[in-house]
Formats: sequence, structure tokens, C-alpha cells
Amino acid sequence: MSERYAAGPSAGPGECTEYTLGPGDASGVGGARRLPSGPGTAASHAPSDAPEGPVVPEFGDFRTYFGERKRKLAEQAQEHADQAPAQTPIFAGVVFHINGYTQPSHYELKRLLVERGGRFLHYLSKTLVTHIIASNLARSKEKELQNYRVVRPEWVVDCVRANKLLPWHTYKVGGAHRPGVPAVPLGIGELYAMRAMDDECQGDLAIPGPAASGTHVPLDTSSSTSVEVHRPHTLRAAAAVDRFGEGLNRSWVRRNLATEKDFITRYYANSRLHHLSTWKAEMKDYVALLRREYHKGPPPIAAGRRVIMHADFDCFFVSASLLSHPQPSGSPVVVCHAQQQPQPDDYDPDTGVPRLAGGSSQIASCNYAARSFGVKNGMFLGQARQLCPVLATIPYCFEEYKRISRDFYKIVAKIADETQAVSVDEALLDVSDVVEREFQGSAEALAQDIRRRVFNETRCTLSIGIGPNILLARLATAKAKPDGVHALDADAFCGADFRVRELPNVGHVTEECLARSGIHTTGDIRAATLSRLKGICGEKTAMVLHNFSHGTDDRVLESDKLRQAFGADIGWGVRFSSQQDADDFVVRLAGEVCRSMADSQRMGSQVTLKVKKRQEGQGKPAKFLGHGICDSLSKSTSLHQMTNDPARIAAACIDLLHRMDIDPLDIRAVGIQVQRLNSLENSTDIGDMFTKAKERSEGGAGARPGAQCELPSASQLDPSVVDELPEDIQEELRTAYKLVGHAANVPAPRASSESPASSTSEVSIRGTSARSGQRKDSTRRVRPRKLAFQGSKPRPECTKPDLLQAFRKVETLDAVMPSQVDEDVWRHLPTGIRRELARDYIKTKPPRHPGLGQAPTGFTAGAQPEMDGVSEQAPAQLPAQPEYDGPTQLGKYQLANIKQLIGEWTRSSEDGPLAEDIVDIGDYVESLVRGRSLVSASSVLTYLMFCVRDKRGAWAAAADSVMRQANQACVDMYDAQLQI
DNA sequence: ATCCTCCCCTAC
DNA sequence: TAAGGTAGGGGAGGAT
Ligand SMILES: Nc1ccn([C@H]2C[C@H](O)[C@@H](COP(=O)(O)OP(=O)(O)OP(=O)(O)O)O2)c(=O)n1
Ligand SMILES: [Mg+2]
Repeated sequence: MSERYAAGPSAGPGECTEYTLGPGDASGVGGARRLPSGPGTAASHAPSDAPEGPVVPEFGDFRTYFGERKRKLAEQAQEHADQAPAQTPIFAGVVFHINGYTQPSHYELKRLLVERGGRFLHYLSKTLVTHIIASNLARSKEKELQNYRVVRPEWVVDCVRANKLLPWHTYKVGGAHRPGVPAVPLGIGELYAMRAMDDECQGDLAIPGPAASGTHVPLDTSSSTSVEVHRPHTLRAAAAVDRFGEGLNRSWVRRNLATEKDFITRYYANSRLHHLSTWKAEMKDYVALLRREYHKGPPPIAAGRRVIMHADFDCFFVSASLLSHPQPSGSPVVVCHAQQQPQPDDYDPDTGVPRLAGGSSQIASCNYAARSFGVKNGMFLGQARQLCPVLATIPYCFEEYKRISRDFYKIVAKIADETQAVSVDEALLDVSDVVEREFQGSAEALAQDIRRRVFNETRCTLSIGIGPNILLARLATAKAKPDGVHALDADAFCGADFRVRELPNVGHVTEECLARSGIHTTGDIRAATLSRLKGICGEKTAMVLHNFSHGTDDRVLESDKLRQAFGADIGWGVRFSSQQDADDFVVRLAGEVCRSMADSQRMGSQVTLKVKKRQEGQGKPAKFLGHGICDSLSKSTSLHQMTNDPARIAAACIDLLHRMDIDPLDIRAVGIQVQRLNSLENSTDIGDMFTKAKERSEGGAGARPGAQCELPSASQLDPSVVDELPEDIQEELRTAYKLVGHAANVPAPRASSESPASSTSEVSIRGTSARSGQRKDSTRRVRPRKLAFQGSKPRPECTKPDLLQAFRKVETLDAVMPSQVDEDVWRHLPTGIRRELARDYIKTKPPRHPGLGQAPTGFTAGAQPEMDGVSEQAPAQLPAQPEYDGPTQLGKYQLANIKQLIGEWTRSSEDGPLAEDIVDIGDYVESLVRGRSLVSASSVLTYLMFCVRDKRGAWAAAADSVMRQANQACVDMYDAQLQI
């Protein structure tokens, strides 16, 4: 069956082969997927997580465990400390196990490792051990341990000799080896030689051999139709490997491959789906900001009747693009990239697969005239043109969409009691109170009022569905469209019969599974027993669908959920010709993830690499440069500490990639996700932290053996408290109790802390006593003084001051990437890549005097901030705009919104700035610098300078003070000052 | 019983 | 020409 389009939202009959988005992999092709998902056959589990501490025998025996463990570790440390002067802890984080006979001996290896921060495990715990040391492996062992880091003893010796952690891949035992790569690992001298060569070549040459490629290419080429992998490539500029006639070497195609240096930036600039995801996060952030501006309290506690609205623009992209690209009214129009006129014989009339330009361009949005022909969002243009030959295409106007969206949210967030941003063009509103207070209970009247305001502001039409819960409001919207309002109550819902596909959470797979059991409508669901439903679509989904089928839905709106993951995935244009290509791309992608984390002032301690691999037998994808039908693989690893350091994360990802052992020529998509994030709150209030530190030490003194010590349940732990614990203790908790992931996932205590009695719990962790229930209150009352990193331990520079010192003397490039564990990988990257990666993270000039407020030398057009503020005219008849109350809790918001806040601030007060606001802004910018968000810091400072450019002394002094503070931090960190 | 990893699915 | 991203809910099965 040929790969062909299937519309995302609603695939018509006979369409479905390859799914439009997301995990477009094999199992969906040609029919049956199981719904209750199961693990695939792929990569088993990651061995390297939580590499700390011995196994916990019993959950219950908390105090005994820690006492015992601490004693043992101290012993182990002491044992060798006696014999040797302190060594650089190059093996910190390494937990090793030794297998079989080795040369040097077990004892000697153990000494070398433990002296330098390694931990030894005398048995093989697959979850705790990070490295297995063995000279050779038995056949059976080799298979069993193929997913683990099995290294030769020479690795240890060479690491010690080099006094740093070397990449283990070169010393890998067993597994396939790239032809030409010596089976015997290179000695340290050779590695240095390679590195020097690498640097000289500046990325223009691809160096064969392990130092450049990092790892081998799998031997298995039986499926490959070419031998290009083994071709001795010398010039990187050499032809791309094009096994499937994709025209990868035509110059305009080559310029659009992921191997290009600026690919990610250009790709993201044009990707509608990337914009959609980015905007979703931004709008959630913006709603949080607006709600604060508007003094919206906590969500209404369902006192009486709930009134929920679902507001959604009609064919949003089309409506918005039409504003600047008018078309005859009533004519079918779509938004897509291809703008060429149709060529009648450009596509295969049977399959709709395009032969020429434009056909595999996806339709982001189609208007209602186009829909009457059967055109749908997500469809290939080629196929749509078959349905509707006169289809007109208009281009994307991304900036316009965002502007309209902000206008939209500004209006609805002011009106609604609670607002949940669903997407750039769609929001859920809880209006239970306001509809009574101001519209005498007429939801329709309120809806029409919102629609009128939004249209007047945006010139785009909005439809609104109304219901007693989210489900019914959503379903009502479908009936309201286009340009209308519709209300749906449970009775009306049960009277009508809906197709299961119309329910939330039912996509094409679930629909298919239900259909196979003869369930097509909500009535069919109601008729089915719950247990049968569970067998079809799983425990939870069955429960939800069962409720939905009766028109009930008890979900509540949430506007303040903390983000739990940051990621970047790219599945277009990914065509690699070598392992080096893949490695380079992963590094750049990691940089992208780190950038977005830094923008939000977040860090994480676990990373997952996702790769889509061309499925056996698949050739050229239906979509031009698309991923086609693939198998998905993913693998995760611990980062051992909270970080958003691109070098550290890139290194972990490269490691994962190598361990996945995938032919780089088959990689069609790569994704990186960082999880187990810090909870943000902990780093914003230093006063609070001191209090806790005190509590901690007091508790520690009290909780000696014999003292009462209870095991806290995961949900009782305040994640922000956990975050504050020293990293090694966090890691301990993670390994011992497997709960940090959960603690970190527990939404900040606010949700439950409304009723202190129920949620305030006294927990003790190894003598740590912390209260969780009152935290929010104190955070509220006490103005944040210090933001991220102030007084928080985890940053690597703090723990390795001497190493950093050394780095500072090196070139600036390296000073950005000081983390010890990764320095090696960092240095192995070609200079070109390093430079590229670093450029975005540091823009400094040599140290100068912390001179007087360096006035902005120029204000670039590109840095022009958005000026649409929240304090503009309030819609009439609504409560007056509350007073602007200054920039607080800055850490919570993304860069764009911060700038807006600064704009507001500098315009808010005629009498000059408040001292505490200056401190807050200064602290915020300092935290940006210390969090490596130098681009953000510089951008904020530039904007601040711009805002005060013709203001009087007090403002200039304020800006100067902020600038000094930022520069002081920058000098601390990098021995350099920001260039503004 | 519960956690963790590696998936799968959904939505815009 | 084309720009098929991503966060979050959830399940199966192995490890503990
Ligand atoms: N497969 C998709 C689905 C949506 N979008 C973008 C374009 C849409 O305009 C916007 C909003 O999605 P909607 O599902 O709300 O669809 P529309 O707004 O286009 O149509 P309507 O809401 O009237 O059904 O998201 C996209 O790019 N690709
Ligand atoms: Mg819409």
C-alpha cells in the first residue's frame, strides 16, 4: 500500500495509510493497531539511570537504610582518602561493576575509580550501574548486555592518565564495529592527535575514525541498497547519500536538509506545527500574566451551576491570512506553503501523490467553502486540488496569527472567571460567576458580547460553544460554527447521537478500535459494559468515554499548570550521510531545547532521545523530505543533576544516540525531551530558602538514630523542597525511593494547599523537616528577592570551582561549557559546531571596567519588542483596569512577556522606579546570566535601555544599576561583560 | 503493589 | 518544490 495522506483531525474513508503527524510509524499502516498500547520490540531499558547508592532492601526501613548507606560511603571514601591525596573526581556519577578477569586487577581498578569519585557495586544492578568493566564478554553475556556501557579496563586507565572522563564508546566491548576502526581502543595520545586534526579541519572535513564520528556505523547493511556508508568520505561537501531518488543533491534540496548549519532556525521559522506548539506555551504563560493583571482569583469553586464556554476562531489561519491577502468572498481558500497555480497533471490521479511541485504541501487551514468540497485541515494540497480544482492558496502570516491571538486572550481573560489556553485560536472559559453577575444568567448574551468584542478587535470571526462542562461546550462549538453560538446541555446531548470520533480523546486509532467492536456512536458506548470498553481502549479511556457518553465530564479548567517537559523534535528534512551528520544535528537540537528551557528559567535532570528510523522496505516518503513510515525508538538517561547546560545535555544525547546503534542513513526524525524539571518556585525566594535550610539543619540534628522518622509518601513531598536538597541527596532519593520523579511531577502544592488542614503535612527526609502547606502563602507575602540560582547548589561551576578556573583561562568558547563530565564530548565536537553552539549562548567582549551604564549603542529592528500591553483600554462595562503593581515573580514568565512587563513598568510611574522593582529586575537579569540565558539577558537589557532612553535620572540610574548587576554576574561567570 | 522505561495516542 | 511539532495522558511489562 502506498503511503498517502490521512487528514489529521478526521480521515475520510479509505484514506488512512500514513498518519499526518506525530508518531507516524509503522504500526498504523495498513490496518489494525492495538489500542491498549504495549511496549514495542525495540530497545529495552536504559541501564544508566539513578546510578547511585545500593539497592534498598525495604521501603519501610528508611532510617536504617540511610544510616547504613552513609556509613558505607563514608567508609569507602575514607578507605582511599587515607592512601592517596585528593584526586580530581573525574568519575563522579559513575557507578561501576567489574565482570570477569581484568588487567589491571579488580582491586586496582576499584582503587582508581573510587579514588576519583566513582562508586563500586559488587553485584550487577542494571538500574544502578552506569558502566560495566570487562575485558571480554561471553557470547550470552554480550547479547544480554548489548544495551549497556560495557568498557574495557583500558578506559579506566586512560581516563586516569588523562585526568578526565573520556568517551566510553571507543572502549566498547562487543557489538558491531565500523570497518576500518581498530578493534583495540585508541590510546590517549592518538585521541589527542585526532582532536587536533579535528580542530584544524574546522568542520569542513569529515574525519574518518572514532574521534570524529564518536562511534561506529552498524555493520548490518543487508537492507541498504548502497555501500555509501563505507565510502571513504573526505570532503563534507561531497554528495549527500541519496538512496531513494529524493534528489537530495539538487542544490535547492541540499540547502533544505538538516545537515545545513542554520536548518533548525529556518525550519522552525516556517513550521506551522512548531508555531502552534510554541504559541500554546506562550499563551498559557500570557494568560497567567493577564490573570494576575486582572486580579483573577483562584478558579470558581463550583457553587451553583457551572457555565463553560469553548471559544474557537473559524478557520483561523485562513481568516487571519485573508486580512492581508483578500480573495473573492465565498471562494474556497486554503493556507499552505505552496503558492503555485495548479498543474492539472502534477499528481497521480489514483493515489493523489504529487509528481511535481506543491502537491505534498500540507493545508494548515481551509475555509468553509473549501470544506464543502471535502477539503480538510492537514490534507496534502495535491489531494485537495483533486477535490477542488479551483482552490486558491494564500500564505502563512505567522506574526499576524500571534497578534490576533494575544488580542483574543486579552479580551476573554479579562471577562472570564477562569481561562484555559487550549491553542493559539482556542480557549476554554469558566464564566459561571460572571454570567450571573453581569448577564443575568444569559450565557448566550455573554457569548455574543465576547464574539462582538473579539471581532471588532481582530476582524476574525469566533464561534462559541456553551455547556455545563468542558465536553458539552466543546461539542457545542462544532454546532456553533461558523460564526455562531450554540448551547448544549446533557439532555440535548443524550437526545442526539454523536459519532465516537467527535468525542475528545477519540482519534482515528481509537475510533478504529471501537468500530471493530461495533461501537460507532455515543449510544453504542452507553450500551456497552464498562469492562468490555476497558478491554477495547484501556482502563482510563474507557472510564472517560463511559462518562462522556452520558454527557458528564468533571474536568476543571486549569490555567496554572507547571510545564513538565521541554523538547524539540524534527521530522522533516532529516537525511544524514554519516554518523557525524547525525551527531552534529543532535548537538544543535539539544541547543534548541536548552534555549527554550533557559527562556523559561527551567532545568531538568533527565533526557530522552527519540529517533524515527526508516522502516525496513520503505523508500521515498510521500511527503517531500518527510519522515515517511518509520519505527520509533526512544531512550532516556539521567543527567545526574538539574541542568540546562547545552553541552551536558548534548553529551547525554550523543551518548544515547550511539547506544541506540542506528544506521544514520536511516534516521528520519530526531527528538530530544528533557524531563524531571525543577519546580521553579524553589529558586525564586531566597528568604524562604534560608528558612528551609535552617529547618533542614535543625531537623538533621534532631533526627539521629532513635529519633522518630516516618516515611513520607511521594505525594506528601513538596517538590520545591526536594529541589533544594543537595543533588546527591536528590539522586539518593531518586534511586532509593523512586519518588523524585513523582515529587517533581506533583504540581506545586497550591492546588491542594487551599485547605491547609488537609495538605499541610510534616515530612521528614533524612532529618530534613519541611512544611509544604504554607509555602505558597509566604511566597505571596514576601516579595521575591532573588531569582533562579541564587543560593542554589546544583550548578556545576559551584561544585567544581577549581576546574572552572582552568576553563576561564581557555578561550571563551570553552568557558561557556564548563561542565566537567561533558567537557570531553564538547571538545570532541568539531570546532565549527562548538562555535556555532556557543555563539548563541555567549556574546561577550573582553573584560573591561564595570563601566558606567553602557548606553545602548543601537537598537536593532530585530529586537523591537511587542508593544501590545495588557493595560490598554479595557472593554467598556467591565470592571476598571486594576492598578499595575510592578514586576514580581518574574521567573514565572517567558521572555516576550517579561519584556512587555518591563515596558509596562517603565511607563507606569512618573515619579521614577520603586527601589524594590529595580532589585527585582536586577535579580531577574542576573538570574538569566547565571542561568546562561545570555541572549535573553542581553535582549532584556537592550529593551530596558530602550525604554529608559529619554527618561530622567532616576530611570537611567535604575537601568544602570540593573546593568551593573548583570555585568557583575557575567564577570563572575565568564570573565566578560555583556555587549549591549 | 508500585515504580520506571519505552512506547502509543491525541490535540491544535 | 517544503518547512510532518510537541506536551501530556496513558498502558504493558520488567524491576524492585
Ligand atoms: N492539522 C492542522 C490543524 C490545525 N492547524 C492550525 C491551522 C488552524 O487554523 C489552527 C486552528 O485549528 P482548528 O482545529 O481550530 O481549525 P480551524 O480554526 O482552521 O477551523 P475551525 O476551528 O473553524 O474548524 O491550527 C494546522 O496547522 N494543522
Ligand atoms: Mg479554530
